[in-house]
Amino acid sequence: MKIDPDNKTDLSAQIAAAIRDAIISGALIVDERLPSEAELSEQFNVSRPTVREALKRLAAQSLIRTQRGAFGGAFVNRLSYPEAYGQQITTSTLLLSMNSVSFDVACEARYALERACAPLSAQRRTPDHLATMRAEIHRQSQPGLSDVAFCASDVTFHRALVDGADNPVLSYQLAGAVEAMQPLMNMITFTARSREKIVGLHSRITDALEAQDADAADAALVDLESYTLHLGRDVMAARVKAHAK
Amino acid sequence: MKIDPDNKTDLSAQIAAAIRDAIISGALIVDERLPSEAELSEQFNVSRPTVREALKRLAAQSLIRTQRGAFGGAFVNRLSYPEAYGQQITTSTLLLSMNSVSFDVACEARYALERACAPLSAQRRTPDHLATMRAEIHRQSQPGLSDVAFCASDVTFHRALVDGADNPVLSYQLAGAVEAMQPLMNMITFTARSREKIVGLHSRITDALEAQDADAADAALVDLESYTLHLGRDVMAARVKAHAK
DNA sequence: GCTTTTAAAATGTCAGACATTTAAATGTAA
DNA sequence: TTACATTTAAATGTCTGACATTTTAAAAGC
Repeated sequence: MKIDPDNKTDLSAQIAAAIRDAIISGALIVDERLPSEAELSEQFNVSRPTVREALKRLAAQSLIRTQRGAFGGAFVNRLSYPEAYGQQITTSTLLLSMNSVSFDVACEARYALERACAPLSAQRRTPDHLATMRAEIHRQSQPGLSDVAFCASDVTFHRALVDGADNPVLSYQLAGAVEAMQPLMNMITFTARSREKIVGLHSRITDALEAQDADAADAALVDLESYTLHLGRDVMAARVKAHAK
Repeated sequence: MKIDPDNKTDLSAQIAAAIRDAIISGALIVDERLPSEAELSEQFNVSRPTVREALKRLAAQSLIRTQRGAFGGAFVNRLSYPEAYGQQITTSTLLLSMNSVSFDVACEARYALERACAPLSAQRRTPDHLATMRAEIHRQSQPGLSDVAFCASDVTFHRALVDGADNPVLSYQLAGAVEAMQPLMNMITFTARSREKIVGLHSRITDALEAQDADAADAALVDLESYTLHLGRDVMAARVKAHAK
């Protein structure tokens, strides 16, 4: 692990990159302890604060964890699914909110990915998944529910659908797509009528999965996509109109 | 923006979380300048090194960028697609390599997602996408190609397929799925026969996209998935056998 | 009016110190 | 001998203060 002496970028960034590469390449393995901050600062010929900044960068990506005390230090972290989900969601949410991604594009991506899970979910969903979906459908039918709570329940419903595919890699990939849509969905005001329609489509999806009917699930998702798109476009149109005033 | 005084976790982590929340919630908008390190250390009542560690954490997630000099400082960064791709790939690669994800599971996820792109790609692929795919097919037919180069070309081919869907959110999501598989694919030794078969399937896919035939593209992807799975299983079986010796 | 110089503000880096946490090693008593 | 309390050492966490470097805006000079 070496750094380029005549590089103009931050030393802490270079050091972080060197250690990151070592981890990715497998030179440092999971749970292996890195040298102490003092040792690293000697190795790289920089001060301890600089080393610390590098380590914090890696910690922010969940590549390492640190432990205080004797025999503590920085350890290569086994990236867990929940940590990976979290990063995926943060990145996706920011990407969407900062790049003026249109509702249509986000919606298309989300449902394309969800439809990819549907056939697997139809095969493998457990009673647990179905129960979660039914429970969320019930919650979504409650009259007093706020729009934000309705959207949160929607996310839970769709995550159960995705998790039903019983493929953790898929669940991880989809976490971003589903959660990142929530801020966009939150902009929609759900009328009693639109909620009723969505709940109906959710029921169709759940019924299809219960019957292990992949085609029916796909068809229901297509309908849900086109209805969601319709709702989103109404909101956008109203917004443009309000802006034109 | 406040931090909990009687929280036992790192101050720098708390501060980073507070600023991150402000960015995600929209309280800090893109290109807005954060207070200087000195001002932040006053605000949070901590020292400058602690603030710096927090800022480095955010920089590692591409949430901020820093500029030196007068009127420099830390600015909220617009997360670009390439930056998001990069993080997605790093996270996905580590997730797969550190969690002993089986070849089967990774393969299933990857092809499920790719098949989700295929219908859109069949509609929208440009001559450019098709040209890229043909070029990679040609490269894959060269006899002297190393296994690693073959895999790299494979990744380029599949990225062109995904990009053909003309949905940047999908491309971003798929980047991780496709690239993260490469280390697993690199373990496979591609015989002349298997390369020939893969090239044939790639041609079928490209032909289908050119003809805008979504069903044919899907069918070819299904075949490619099952063949890839077959190759992967052979490798795993050989490995187990070698291990048993 | 244009160019050059200067000053100021900010991040980047360093050195050294102290505080806190943690687990192993040691000592002590039942 | 075993169980428990104490000590100790090693590490991270934090602070202070200083200096280096970069960059821009304003001042000075022509």
